[in-house]
Amino acid sequence: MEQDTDKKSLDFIRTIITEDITSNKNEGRVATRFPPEPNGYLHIGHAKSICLNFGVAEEFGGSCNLRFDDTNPTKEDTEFVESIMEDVKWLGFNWDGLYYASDYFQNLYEFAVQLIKNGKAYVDSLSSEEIRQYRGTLSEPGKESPFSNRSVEENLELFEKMKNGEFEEGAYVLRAKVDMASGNLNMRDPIMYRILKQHHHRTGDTWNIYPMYDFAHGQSDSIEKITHSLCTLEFEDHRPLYNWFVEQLGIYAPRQIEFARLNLTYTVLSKRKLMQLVRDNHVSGWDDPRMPTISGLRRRGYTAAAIRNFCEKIGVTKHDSVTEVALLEHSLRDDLNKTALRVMGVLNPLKIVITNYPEDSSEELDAINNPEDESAGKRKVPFSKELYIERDDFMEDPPKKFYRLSPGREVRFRYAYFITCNEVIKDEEGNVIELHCTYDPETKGGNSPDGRKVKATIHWVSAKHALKREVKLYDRLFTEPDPEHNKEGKDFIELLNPESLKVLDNCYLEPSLAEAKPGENYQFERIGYFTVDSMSYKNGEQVFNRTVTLRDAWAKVKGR
RNA sequence: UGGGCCGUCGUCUAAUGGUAGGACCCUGGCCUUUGACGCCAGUUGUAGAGGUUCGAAUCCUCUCGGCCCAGCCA
Repeated sequence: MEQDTDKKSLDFIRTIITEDITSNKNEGRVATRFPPEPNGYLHIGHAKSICLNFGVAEEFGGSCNLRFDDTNPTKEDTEFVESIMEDVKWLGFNWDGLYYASDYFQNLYEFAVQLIKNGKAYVDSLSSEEIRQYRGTLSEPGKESPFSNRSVEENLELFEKMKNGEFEEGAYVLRAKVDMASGNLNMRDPIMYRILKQHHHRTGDTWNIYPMYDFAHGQSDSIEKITHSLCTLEFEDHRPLYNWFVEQLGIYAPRQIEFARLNLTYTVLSKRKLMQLVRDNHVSGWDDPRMPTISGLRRRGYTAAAIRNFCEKIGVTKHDSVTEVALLEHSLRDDLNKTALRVMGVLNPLKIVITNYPEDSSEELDAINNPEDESAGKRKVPFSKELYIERDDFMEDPPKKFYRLSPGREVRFRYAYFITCNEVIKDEEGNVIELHCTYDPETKGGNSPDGRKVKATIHWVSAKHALKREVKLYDRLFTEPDPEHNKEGKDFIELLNPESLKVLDNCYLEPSLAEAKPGENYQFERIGYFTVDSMSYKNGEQVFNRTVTLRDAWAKVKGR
């Protein structure tokens, strides 16, 4: 037994926060925020950030805001803010404050005026092309704009007119006066405001100018008195600029700490690429069960607990990494194994006739709902003369390692009887279409009074009691682990897995599933975990999504 | 070759000057009314070279490799 309870190691961010609390920085206060732009749906990468920000707040007795960074009205939409709020809540987190960067547009405007008055910002008349040229390159310094020395009065007047909509988009821009020779391109007089005569999802047509993210983000954090601004690595270069703004403005200074974003094998996690998959109909939508979005994973049958546990397992560091999906799937199975109710369902049916079972008769057998959770109780499963089993559970001429049903062999039908295969019925083409078997009435429930053993236990459903349903099997969306950087240099769209979705329309499920609903997880024994699709119903009946397969040792043996 | 950041098993991560540990994956085996779960065992790692030190993944130097930045995107 581990005696020391304080042995568990903290990630580098929690270590810093612990030190800050110890030194009484911010009077020991901890405040974080999750700051998405509402221009797409949240994905598993965002879940990492959500778990970090909300998790840290919880652990240190702090607060965590949800703030929408909605500074670009051309890309943002209320559809996305709604889905984001739903996803955060579904993951199990409650924000303290709900804010929008657009709440601060007036403050930001005043900050800009303040910088102009202090000679730290100017209105530039250069075109975007000229600005790009003046910026210099990675190895050569930029040069100052010919407009960078306008008088404060002129800058104020021009900026006022920009605000009032007196200029066309692109005509002017407000820039911070920092250092055109800086090695950090973000410091080469970054643009603070651009003219955008666009309708904003929250402020409507109030504004003709909108702040750039770089001029909004740091100050928004400052306004909210965020103590630890956690963001991803690519913003490391922006930190000096945020600090510069905060210092020039003389406002509260949050501390930004950057961590590596999540990458996952066999998928893409960039909003732009996910957007493309949706827009070009490579998937059915943001919530397509193959998508790595929170809504897609949810529809697929993932649980919030599984995602949270996954985020805990992957940790938080500063090095770029690519996590194997296997770890995500492990977290999923780990949760589902403990919670999912067991049922029997046959995906590829093979008919069985129990020749010595009475005609027109049936009986109900006891089945355990979840061997991992006794409180889940038991249910009844009907048994009768005609049944279905999985085609894969029968082989006419089995290899040595195959120990399921085959001619002359006896196996156990789970919770039912020992069954022996006597006769194989085929069609004209030689396909096996039916099996004639006998059952041993003495083995009811699955145990033999004489103590004889069988090597295999297989699942089954009673033909006349079964629910016939459509089942969708999902596989990885891409054929390569890193679709964005493949050796042939192909576009990621070319790497889409043509077999990522298989629809099975001839599946037979045990009748207890009649009441199954979306959001409930079931284990089809020996096959995998399934849930009811929340969107598609076939003829008013449920469609089942396969969430993830069970681990399958036989598949490995067979594959050799 | 301007600036910033990063290199620990195949993958994700611990170890913060004192036995390189865990998880996933993989491989054996045990168990089993799910070829699941569980249990046991095993393979594999400090990018490299110097230096400091009784002792280096950790500190120093150099080398090599990787990622990010030249949007009026975030």
